[in-house]
Amino acid sequence: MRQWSMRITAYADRLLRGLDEVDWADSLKEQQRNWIGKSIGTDVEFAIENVSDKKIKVFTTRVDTIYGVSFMVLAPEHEWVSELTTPSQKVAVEEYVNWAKTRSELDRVSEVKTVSGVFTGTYVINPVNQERVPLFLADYVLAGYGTGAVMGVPSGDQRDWNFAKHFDLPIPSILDGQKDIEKQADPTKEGKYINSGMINGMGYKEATDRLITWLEANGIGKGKVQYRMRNAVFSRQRYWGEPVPVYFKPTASGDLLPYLIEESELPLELPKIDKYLPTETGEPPLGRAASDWKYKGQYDYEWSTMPGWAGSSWYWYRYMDATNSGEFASKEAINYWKAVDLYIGGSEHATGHLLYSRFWNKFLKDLGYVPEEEFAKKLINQGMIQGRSNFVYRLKDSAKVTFVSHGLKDQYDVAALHVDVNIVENDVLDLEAFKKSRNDVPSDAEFILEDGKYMCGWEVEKMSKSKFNVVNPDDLIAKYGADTLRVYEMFLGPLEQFKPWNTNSISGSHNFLRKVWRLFFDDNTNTSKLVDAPASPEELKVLHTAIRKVQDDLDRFSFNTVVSTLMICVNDLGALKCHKKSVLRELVILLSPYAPHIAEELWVALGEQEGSISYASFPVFNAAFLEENDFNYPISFNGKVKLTLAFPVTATPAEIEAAVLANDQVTKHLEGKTPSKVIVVPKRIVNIVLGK
RNA sequence: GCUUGGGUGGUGGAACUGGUAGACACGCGGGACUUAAAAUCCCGUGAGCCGUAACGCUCGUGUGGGUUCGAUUCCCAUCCCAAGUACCA
Repeated sequence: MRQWSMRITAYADRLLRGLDEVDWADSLKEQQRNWIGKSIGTDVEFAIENVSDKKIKVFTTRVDTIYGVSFMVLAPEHEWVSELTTPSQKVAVEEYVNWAKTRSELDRVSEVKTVSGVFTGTYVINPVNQERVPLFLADYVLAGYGTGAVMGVPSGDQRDWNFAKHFDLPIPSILDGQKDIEKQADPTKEGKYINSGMINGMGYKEATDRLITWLEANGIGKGKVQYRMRNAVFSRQRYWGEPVPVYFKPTASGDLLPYLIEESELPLELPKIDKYLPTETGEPPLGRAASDWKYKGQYDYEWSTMPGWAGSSWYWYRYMDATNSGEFASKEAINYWKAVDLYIGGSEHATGHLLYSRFWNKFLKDLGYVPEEEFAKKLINQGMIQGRSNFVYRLKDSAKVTFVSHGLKDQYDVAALHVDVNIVENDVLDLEAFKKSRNDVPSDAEFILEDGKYMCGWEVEKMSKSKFNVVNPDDLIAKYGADTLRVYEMFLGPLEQFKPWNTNSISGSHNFLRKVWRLFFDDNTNTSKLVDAPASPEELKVLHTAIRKVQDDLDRFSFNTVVSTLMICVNDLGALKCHKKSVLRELVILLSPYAPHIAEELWVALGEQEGSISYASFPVFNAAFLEENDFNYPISFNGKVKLTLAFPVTATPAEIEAAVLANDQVTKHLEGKTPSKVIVVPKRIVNIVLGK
């Protein structure tokens, strides 16, 4: 099938090197590195006995082991297989090739340990020592990678070793550093080469260089970099997508050649078609419009369309200048916005979207359209929310349908059943709702309770209907409000972490918002408690402690600790009975991203203009409000804190040491011993070191 | 197998570049208010030990070592869990 591809392989090395420049999750970078799969090695040609017009080329990353070759393997799909099979082996080889064809990719992968293969009857010649080496076929060699041929070095490679053992081939030792090669392969690079002709006595680096030089000088091989990554198909035959701006014009001899349409003729618009399905003859959906959809009314356009990543690889540039009808985005807009500062996305896109996007960006940069080498400086993978299933335990072999509470289930023979998490609160089952929820539970079903309650068991599983653990945010919103849900989601834990959706503690977030409300309004009368009085030093200290922490936490995307900081702030202001507008105004701004609705309402209560909180600037931190005269020093003995003592922040370490040693409580802990050393870290800690 | 994360109370999780482990929240226990409940507020809550008492003692961040005055944090080894990936020569 004729397909368009994008030559992403041309960017393989840049895509690999660029990973060192971006602030992305390590696991994601690693996935891209593996996908690109760079290996540095050597191509080597092996002559074939009795065949003069062909040589078999192998790719190896360990050319230094070439003296350890005791066989060679071709992929069963290799195009020379029939030609290189001797008449006596013909039947066996054909049988093997046919068998290998029936094996799916999955079979090959799942039977990694099984060794299979067949001898072709042919021998090849090792170019470094002219040794005859038997040529095999085996499906552990992949036709699509490298040259589809491998030199077998059993002493250094476990797969080769397994193969050699299976076919009783020699396992020559080539490095004095190799150990126990009778039991398993040893891929070490340590030690000096033995039984290795021109590299005997050398180390790894020297030997490799020597061999490559020699192979190149004799025209037998050369150093090479190999990538696992393939070019990416850029055509869709069965689906609808952006049209490819190409038409086909016949040459004099009648061959169709593709031409790009002129830039001035862009955009090429998709035609109307009757159905979004392939044609009866199997052409792509665009083939349905073929009779009237032609370039200049006479030449067929390309009928396959672009894939999804045609658009997903660069869409953020369009966002920078979405109404521009002349170009994808103006130079000014792109130079202003540059790269994406923070991209939040799932790790499942590691080797698709996120790799293609990097590739497109490099290409666009090479053409001079965009200024940055990488499209997203920082990338965070958000964690996935998993389901938390609840279980009930039904007695087996009971005359009456009976369920036993989780804590008592081990005393009975029970079967665990999923129960709808929506009728369970804090693992306590709503019995009435449970009886109604299932028709296999009769109304006289019995329940063996603990402390008057039926406790359910629980497990973390993928969220799914069949597991009855799907929670609908609408129910929570109806019960607690959207702000509570939002605060709770942020409070749950770090952004990147995978975690079960557990609403057991959502009431804490709800309480928090109620507490915020009570700083503004009387709970009973709902009248305003706000006052205009100037803030006290304590109140300013509480507020600015929060401002600083929220700011720091935001820089780290640590939203859960932002919420807890706001909780502390609200608790402290509540204790101070602070209802002052100047203080609460700043607090509401800090809160607004997490609880936008209530924040907006409180903002208006403060006398601000409705709808303007999103434009309010972030509170300015003022360190002056946090200044303390004293610091409370933890006093530790051999690293264990025993008491705290306050000293002025201006006190010198020597003064502190003297005061600490003169202190009664300290003397008591010393029990008459003399400290061998006293460590004073200003505004941190004092540690008194006692000898044994 | 390999790669990348991660193991901290009953639970979710805090702890910035090594400096009072367990912030905040849930849950649990006790109390106040109430005819009662809801709501709210207060106190307690890592484990063990001891006491008439003190700001009491011991242990404690998967396990075993190490570095350090001091380690959840750094180093070495090891076990377990999760995710991704895999005959790539």
